[in-house]
Amino acid sequence: MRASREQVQENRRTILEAAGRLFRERGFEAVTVTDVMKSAGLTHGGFYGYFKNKDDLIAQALAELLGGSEPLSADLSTLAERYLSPAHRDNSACGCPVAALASETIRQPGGARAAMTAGLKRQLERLSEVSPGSDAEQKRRAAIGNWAAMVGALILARMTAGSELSDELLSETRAWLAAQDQREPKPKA
Amino acid sequence: MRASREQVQENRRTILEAAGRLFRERGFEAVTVTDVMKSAGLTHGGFYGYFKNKDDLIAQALAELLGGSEPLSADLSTLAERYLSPAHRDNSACGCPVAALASETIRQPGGARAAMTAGLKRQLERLSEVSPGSDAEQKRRAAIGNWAAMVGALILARMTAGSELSDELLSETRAWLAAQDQREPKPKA
DNA sequence: TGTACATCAGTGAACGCGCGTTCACTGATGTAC
DNA sequence: TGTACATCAGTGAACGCGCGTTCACTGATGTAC
Repeated sequence: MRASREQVQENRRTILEAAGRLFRERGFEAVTVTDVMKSAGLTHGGFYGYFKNKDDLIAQALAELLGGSEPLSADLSTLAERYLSPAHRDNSACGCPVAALASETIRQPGGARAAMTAGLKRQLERLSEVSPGSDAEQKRRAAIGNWAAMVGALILARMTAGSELSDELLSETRAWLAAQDQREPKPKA
Repeated sequence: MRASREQVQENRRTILEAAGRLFRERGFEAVTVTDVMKSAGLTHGGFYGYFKNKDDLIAQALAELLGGSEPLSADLSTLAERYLSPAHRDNSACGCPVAALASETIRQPGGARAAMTAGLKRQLERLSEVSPGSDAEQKRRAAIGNWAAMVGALILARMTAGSELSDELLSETRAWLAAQDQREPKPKA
């Protein structure tokens, strides 16, 4: 049954990817260690050769999901358009880990929270670069405001999925953000 | 052991209040039926005389928390000031049920989601009345945008509680919303 | 109004279940000659 | 390069635990006379 060293490396990545997908889809608590291992094509017993325990898996899966550090590839309104789309609302498994898991992470031990906090910091730095404003402070403020609205609207839209309100939340938040950010550059009076 | 009819009514309210507090503080899954009953001064066995099961309790506790229908008693910036305060961030047990439980409700059965959706609808209607805008459509859009940003910022601030970022998220979102809503009345160009 | 009985709110032991975690074992991989 | 042995990744049964839920029982409340 012993696997080769390359197989071990690959299995580790497969497990983390499966965990990232399942956690975003169902939340940390509803996903069992057995679910993750089965989804990775393994049995549950081998889990503890890869991770200290389930909390460790959660922390590492979050770090993996939030680890990318490429700059954003589009302007703010395009990002908001994609983020606040019905497709993103209906596919949390492949969507934003912050919207899917931030609330659950609040009640999670330190490792998971640290990974999320670090990811959030990076995201705000990247967003600041594409946000409107005449100086760095205004850009960062716009990044924070836009990001809070995007995350909040996506969560509320998922909660109301199936009702008319859900689509309205997405489209009105998009429209509101677009209107705000066009006017943003003006001084505060 | 039999309790009087008034006692039963009072116990029911006490159980729902305890559940509302505990759920907001720890989330649905981390609170047990025994926790709720103990917090209400009863034992777990009596629970099923009041509720069909735990899901039923969740749905009824949410309905209770979101049931108020008094109009909002302050203007938008005062509401945002209170909502996005460190005190509210640090006391979810007595705070906004939407911010505390919306994410978890997504994965909950229909009763809980229906209660949340109804509560959210009412909240948006009330918020529309104190939101800026020259017509009803603009007011509703501002209500949705402001509410999404408030809920999102509070969740993110709770997730990062303990780091500097947390206070920044609260204060910058407050500042951003204040700036947006002062400019809001202007036409869209 | 007082008494005898029926009702039923509340109790706490017990249940089944699924979870995270452990562990003796297996057999392919890696290593030493 | 081939052979003999050691290693250890993966398996699956088993564990303890806490949960939601059930149920026989208790005794104060409510009811009928």
